This record gives sequence, C-alpha cells and structure tokens, in this order.
Amino acid sequence: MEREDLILQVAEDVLEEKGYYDTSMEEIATRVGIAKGTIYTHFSSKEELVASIFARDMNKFIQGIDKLLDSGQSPRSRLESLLNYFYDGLYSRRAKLLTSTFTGVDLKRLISSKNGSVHQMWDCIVSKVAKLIEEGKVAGEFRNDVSTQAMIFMILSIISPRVYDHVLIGDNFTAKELHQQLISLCFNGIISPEDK
Amino acid sequence: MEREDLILQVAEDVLEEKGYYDTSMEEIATRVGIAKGTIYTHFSSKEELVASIFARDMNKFIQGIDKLLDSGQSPRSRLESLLNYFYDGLYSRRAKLLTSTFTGVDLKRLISSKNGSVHQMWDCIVSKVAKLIEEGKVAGEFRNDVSTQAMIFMILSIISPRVYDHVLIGDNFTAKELHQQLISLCFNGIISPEDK
Amino acid sequence: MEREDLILQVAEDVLEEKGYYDTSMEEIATRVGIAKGTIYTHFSSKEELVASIFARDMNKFIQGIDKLLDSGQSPRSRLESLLNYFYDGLYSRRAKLLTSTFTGVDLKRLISSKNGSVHQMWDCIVSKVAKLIEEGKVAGEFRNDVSTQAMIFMILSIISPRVYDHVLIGDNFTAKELHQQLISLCFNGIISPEDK
Amino acid sequence: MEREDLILQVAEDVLEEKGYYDTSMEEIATRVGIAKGTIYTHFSSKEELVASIFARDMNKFIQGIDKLLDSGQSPRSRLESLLNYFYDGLYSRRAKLLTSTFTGVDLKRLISSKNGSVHQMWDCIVSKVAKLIEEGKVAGEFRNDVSTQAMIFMILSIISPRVYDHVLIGDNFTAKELHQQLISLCFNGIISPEDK
DNA sequence: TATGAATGAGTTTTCATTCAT
DNA sequence: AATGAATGAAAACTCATTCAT
Repeated sequence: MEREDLILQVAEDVLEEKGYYDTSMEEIATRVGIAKGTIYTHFSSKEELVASIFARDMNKFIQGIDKLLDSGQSPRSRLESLLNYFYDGLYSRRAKLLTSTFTGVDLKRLISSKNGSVHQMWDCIVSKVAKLIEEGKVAGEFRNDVSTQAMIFMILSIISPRVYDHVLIGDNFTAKELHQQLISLCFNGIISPEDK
Repeated sequence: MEREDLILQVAEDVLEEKGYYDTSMEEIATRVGIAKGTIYTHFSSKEELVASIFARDMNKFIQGIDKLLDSGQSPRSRLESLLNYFYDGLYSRRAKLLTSTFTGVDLKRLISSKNGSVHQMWDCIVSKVAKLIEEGKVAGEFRNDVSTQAMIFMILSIISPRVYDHVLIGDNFTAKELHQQLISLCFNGIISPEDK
Repeated sequence: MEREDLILQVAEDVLEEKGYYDTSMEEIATRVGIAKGTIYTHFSSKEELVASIFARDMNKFIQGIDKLLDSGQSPRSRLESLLNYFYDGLYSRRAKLLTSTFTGVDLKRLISSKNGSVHQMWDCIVSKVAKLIEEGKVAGEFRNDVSTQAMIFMILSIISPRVYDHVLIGDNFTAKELHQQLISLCFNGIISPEDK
Repeated sequence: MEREDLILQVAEDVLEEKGYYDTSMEEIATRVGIAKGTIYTHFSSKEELVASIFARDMNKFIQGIDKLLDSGQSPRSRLESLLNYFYDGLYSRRAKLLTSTFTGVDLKRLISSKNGSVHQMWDCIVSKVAKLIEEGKVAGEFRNDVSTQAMIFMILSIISPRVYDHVLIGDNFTAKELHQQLISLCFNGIISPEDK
C-alpha cells in the first residue's frame, strides 16, 4: 500500500511537470527507485495510473467540499470558501490536475472516453457547484440573468491551472494574491462600481 | 500554395481534435489525400507545421485587433468588441488554438521553448490587451483595485477553448449565447447588483 | 553534353568529399544549379551516375596506360611510370575513386554486382598490370618467388586513397613525397640493404 | 551479457558483409532472432553499437601487441610477428574492421568525428607501430632513407581488408599464403635481388 | 510480489525516383 | 529537355506492456 502511494505521488509530480505524453513509465519507476514492471503489478496501464492519481483521496476531498457546503453560511461565503479550498486545500494539486482536464487537449480523451470513475467525480463536483449557484440565485445573492452553466465555466476557469502563470506573474504579486484578485473579479467583474 | 493551405487546414482540424501527440503526420497526410513525404516538402518538421498553423494569417488577425483598439470607442466597448472578435472573428479557430496554449500542458513546450515567432505573437496580443485595460482604468471604467494581470487572466480564460463545452452546453443555450453570458460575468461578476 | 559533363564533375566532387551514401541527388543538383529531376534525364539512377563517373574518359585513361606500357623501357621503369601516372595523371582522381573500390566497403557492391562495365575496366587495368609484372619477372627484374597476385595487391595498395592521409602526413612531407617513398618501399621493401 | 555478445557478433558479420549504411538494425535483429527494440536495450544507437564492435576485446588485443613488442626479438622479427598477429590473431576480424577505417570512406566519419575511444585505440596502435619502426631504423635493420610515415602506410595497407580478395585469389593460393607473400614484399620489395 | 530484459507496433524523417506540366 | 512537387518505401529510434525468473 505504501508503495502504491509512493508511485502515485511521484507519478503526479512528473505528470504535472511534463504532461501526459512526456511522462514515461520508465522515468516514474526510476524516480521511485523501482523497476518498470513493478508499476504494472499495481496499475494495469498508464491510463489507469493517471486515473488513480485523480481518484486518490478524492473521497476525502469531496467530503471536504460537502463540509464547506453544509456550513450554513451564505452561498456567497460558501463559494468563496470553495474557491479557496480548491486553491490551497490539502488536495489542491490533484484538484488542479483534475480541473486542467477542463481545458487541456492533453488529458481530454483520457478523461472523457475511458475512465468512468474520473468522469463521475468530475460530474459530482460540477453538480455540487451548480447546486450552490442555484441556491445563491434563489437567495438573491447571485445574478439571475446569467445561466448557471456560464457561472460554472467562470468558476472552473479560475481554479484551472494556467501554464503561463510564471510568465505573467511579476514581482508585484504572489500566486496567492493573484488568486484572491481573480475571486474578486469573479464576484464583481472588472467594471468599476461607479459605472454600473 | 493551395496545397500548403490545405495541409494547414487539415492539420489544424486534427490538432484541435486530437492534440499534438495524438496527431500523426500519417493521419494528416491521409486525410489530405497525399503521401506522408509530401508534407515534408512544405514543412520541414512536425513542429514547424504546427508553428505555421499558428502563424497563418496571424498578421491579419493582429491587424484586426489593432483596428478594434483604434476605434475611438470607450475601453469597455473596445474590450467587448475584442472578446467578440476573438470568438467569431475570421480567424477564431487559430486564435483559440493559440489561447489554448494558455492552459494546455500539451503545446506548452512547443510554444515556450522553440518557436520564437509564436511566442512573439502571443506576447504582442497580451500587451495589447494590457494596454487596453490600463486605459480603461485611467478612464475610470475598469476597477483600479485589481491588478491588470488578474484581468488579463480572466479575459484569456474566457476566450480559451473549453474541452467540456459539448458536455456542459445543454439544449438551452448555444455556444454563442454562453459566450455573451461569460462576457457579462467578466464585466459585472456573478454577484447580484442588489448585494453590492 | 556540356551539362552532362558538369553533373559528372560535381558528382565526383561530392562523392569524394562525402562518400556514396552521404551524397544526395539533391545536393548534386543544387551544386550544379539544376533541378533534381534533370539529373534523371541524363542518368537513369544514382548508381548509373556513379558508374558514369568511373567510365568517363576511362578510355583515354587506359590509352594513356597503353602508351606507357608500350614505351619500350624496362618493366621496372614502366611500372614506376605507371604508379606516377596513377598518382598525378590527368584522370588521377577518377583512378583513385576506382582503386578505392579495392578496399572500400562503400562502393563495393556498386562495382562488383551491378555495373558490368566498371568491372570490365577494372579487370582490364588489373590484367595490364599483371602482364607488366610477368614481363618483369621474365626479364629478371622482379622477384620470381612472389606471386603476381601479391604484387598486384601491393601496387593497388599504393595507389589507393587513404582516408587518414591528412592525419598522418605531417609538415615534413607532401603527399607527393610520400607517394615517392611508397614507390621506393614497393620496389625495395623496408629492410635495410645491408641486412639482406 | 551473452545476448550482448551475440548481437555484437552478428552485427560485426553484417557490417563486414554489407557496410555501415546497408546494415539495418532490423536485419541485425532478425539474424540474431530478436526484436529490433531489444538491440536498443543494449546499445543506445547504431553508432554506439558499431563503436562497441571496435572496442570489444580491444584491450586484450592491444595487450597482445604489447607482448609481441616486448618479446626482445629484433625489430624485424617483431614486425613480422605483428603482421601475423594482425592477420590471424584471436581478434583479427575486429582488427581488420578497424584498419578498414584506414581506407574506407564509409566508416570515416564515424571514427574520426564521434567516437573518441575508437580514435584513441587507433592512435595507440599506430604509435606502437611507429615506435617499432624507429627502433628498427636505429638498429640498422630498416631503411633510414624512407620516412616512418610511409612505412606505416605500407604496413597498414597489408593488414587492411581487401574487398577484391575473393576475386583475385585464385586456386593457386590461400589467403594465408598471399599474406605471407605480402609480408615478404613489404620487407624486400618486388625488385629482384640481383637488380639491386 | 518484484524484476528488467524483451517485445513490436508506431512515430518522425529521409531520399531516390517518377511524372505531369 | 527541364522542372520540382509528389511519392512511398525504408530507416532509426521510442515506449507502454508482457512475462519468465
């Protein structure tokens, strides 16, 4: 079991670093310090390995989401908590990898076609977010003139990893500060209040 | 010349559909109806082919942007025009492919490391958007409490292609309508006006 | 006709410089300043082109040999003339290319299997040398205790091109001087006269 | 290890038979009875494979040379032993392949440019031969009126493989007998003793 | 359970040769 | 005769996967 976790850990690192195609089983094995074949005693294929990365601890992660959503706070507060949870939660890296499937051509097919379980997790999260938005609309906190789907898109965009982070983030901001600003934009838009 | 354009056309299709690594020269050739070697009489390598896709007509595209930005309208109007231009402009597909490099792990290296020209185009567009935002801030139209960088992120997120479009878009909305809603969110946020 | 000669000229240059496999029809055409296809209007294949290089002016070359051999001098003198003729004759480069087939793995099959004409030329020259040696033996000038074949080998070795010429030839000798010394060795061996 | 040796063995055969360019990894694999990819688990590239052929047992071979040269016999005897050692020594085939780089255009680049180790081995052997010749000159056994370099050329010529062996060797001589005659020629030249 | 050598299908790329213009 | 775009067979090399030990 420990070994399995170690493989997942390393695989996740390499995957994030190099992308799906530039990640070879050889490199994962070498970094873990085991033989290539050993990986296959734990995971039946490269795809299954990646799916396992996504699935790992995902139950706990979703439980964390549920906890937030059941906190009794206003929808707006809960959404803010959710965005922060995605950003710096215990499983944030996996979450980012998962949301990267939202835009990446890379993991597209992997997720959409084969691994039903990953797809389910994804749908599960999306439906929770949708439910939260709907609540916020009913409560009058969120706009009613925009579809829930569009809002989901916006939210997912914020928590998706951006390849050019390192290019665009200057010395003025940390990634964390940028994230806060994006939340603010998500909530209030870029238009100056006086102009509304 | 016609043949070259045809190759680029088909390559763009396959690239969008399958991603860089799952796109083989063989398939491109087959779909075009030519021999594999023929591609190499027009493009010296797979990388060069992809770079050519990005580069194609990109000058015209950037000229289109310049035209919009010089229209004399308010920054807000110009930004709206820009977002629509990206969405349904003559070269929208290429633009989307380009912005997909914003999130995709796939084309990351291709863009960042080798093809200087693609990188330049990208920087050129980003700096134009940045300039527009700064103008809007000075004019008081855009918020001054959020960094230009964060706004750029938001804007790029909207015009980036989303893999799950087909999944999330139901019967209620067309992609076009969704895009309009995203622009609205970008401008005004998801928070209801009464709550501000 | 002129064009054909120009192609042969250039092809010979490239062939000597790069070897058979690293010589591409493309490069020959480019250097000549014509299109690749044009070469094929003059020579039906790469092999035929190379064979033509060998064959070019070979009649004149062989006539030159005949002239030497008919000079009425002693076999020894005639052999010496022959070696020099090979070395700096008008067609020495082609001759060297030809004799390079004596050791090179490169042109081996090309010569031995297909091009009957080249093979014939080669046999023609070898038989002339053999005849000269036999004469020398009869005249008592050449040793009778060594087979004519061995002598031919030695002679061909001397006139074969050596790849490492440039490495081994120092500042002390020119290629010409080295050649003279090799002739001397061929005639008298490396053993000091006092020791015989 | 056995497998690696088998590959080297077969590769050597094919290389000798067909030359570098006409030897495909596919054919080597097929002849060995293994898959193409297997070769690459042992040798990282075609070049490395060929370099390994040269390097194989070469240390032992050079030790054999050292043993001969330290035998205390006269330079002439030692040279004779050396030539025979090259001819029928345990590693004669590899040695011949090595000396073939002396004339072949084929392996020229492979040796001269990349594989430093092969180049070193070559230089090592050449310098040993040079030293022996110098000794012989000092001892008065070898001629002083001919440069050491020329003598090296002659000696290397004798031990180089000759493509046309099979053509020129008739029924009268074996390759071994021919070799002995060439040694005799190398020592005493082709001129009859009475004529000197 | 772990190993790592072996596999072979698949990929990019090259280049002699052809052929419509 | 000349062109040069098009061809396609063949090559080197990669890597996820298998399997005997």
